[in-house]
Amino acid sequence: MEGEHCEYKKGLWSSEEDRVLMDYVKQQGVGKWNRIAKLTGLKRCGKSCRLRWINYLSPDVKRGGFTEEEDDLIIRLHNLLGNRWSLIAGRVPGRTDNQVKNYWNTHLSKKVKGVHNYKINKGKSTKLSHTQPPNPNANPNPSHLPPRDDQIQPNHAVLASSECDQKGEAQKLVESSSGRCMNSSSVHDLELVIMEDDYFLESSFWFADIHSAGFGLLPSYHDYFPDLDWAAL
DNA sequence: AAGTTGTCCAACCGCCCGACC
DNA sequence: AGGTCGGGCGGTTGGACAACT
Repeated sequence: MEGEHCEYKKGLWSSEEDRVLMDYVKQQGVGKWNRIAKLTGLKRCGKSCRLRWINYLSPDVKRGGFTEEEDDLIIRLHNLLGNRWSLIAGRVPGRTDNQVKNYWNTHLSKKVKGVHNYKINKGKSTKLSHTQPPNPNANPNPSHLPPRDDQIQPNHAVLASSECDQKGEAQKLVESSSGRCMNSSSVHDLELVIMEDDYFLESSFWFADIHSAGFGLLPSYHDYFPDLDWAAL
């Protein structure tokens, strides 16, 4: 297969190539990317076609700049998942892993570095950090004692609001840990546990501390550092 | 105005995995 | 069991453009 590479075109796609690919997908659907060159005469390898569709031509792809909410979401997800871009992108509607990865590398990594420096410079003399684990009976107000970054541990399950696959992943996390939630037979039960803890599911992401059976809201970075000059980062 | 440097992001690359034969 | 194929992933590159000198 390696030898095939040289017969294919590389580099930026022309509008004509885009049109050919769009027509193919309209007629044949997505998949079987390696057939495109034979069927359409397009001088692009299957991989290149797939990437072009997924990252650019698909109607599911959201164009334009990232919103503040998306920034927060990506930062929090990256904090939890690391450079697992496809997983992160799966939780940011309309964004691809490539978009998220690029955006992180060019914008958010600097932003987070700015937050980190800000914490170091200011943390000791302020009440930005606190040491108690989240109290399951506490008021869920996001501005009230949000959990610190370092309180989000591997034994914290992250529950997304409604999508089944995300629930499934959260359930796996919970099931791989020990504690009260092991008694839950389904994600639905798990959700009930959360609701019984009197936390109102307002934001998309929650963490569940399996060992202390505490649940809490992952705070927006903007809520967390209200006096930080974000524009200057 | 022209050359240089920096930034952004689309696209490529190598590796991996699972399905199928 | 081993080869092939289709597809997915994360890291990296390189071209286009903007900003700067």
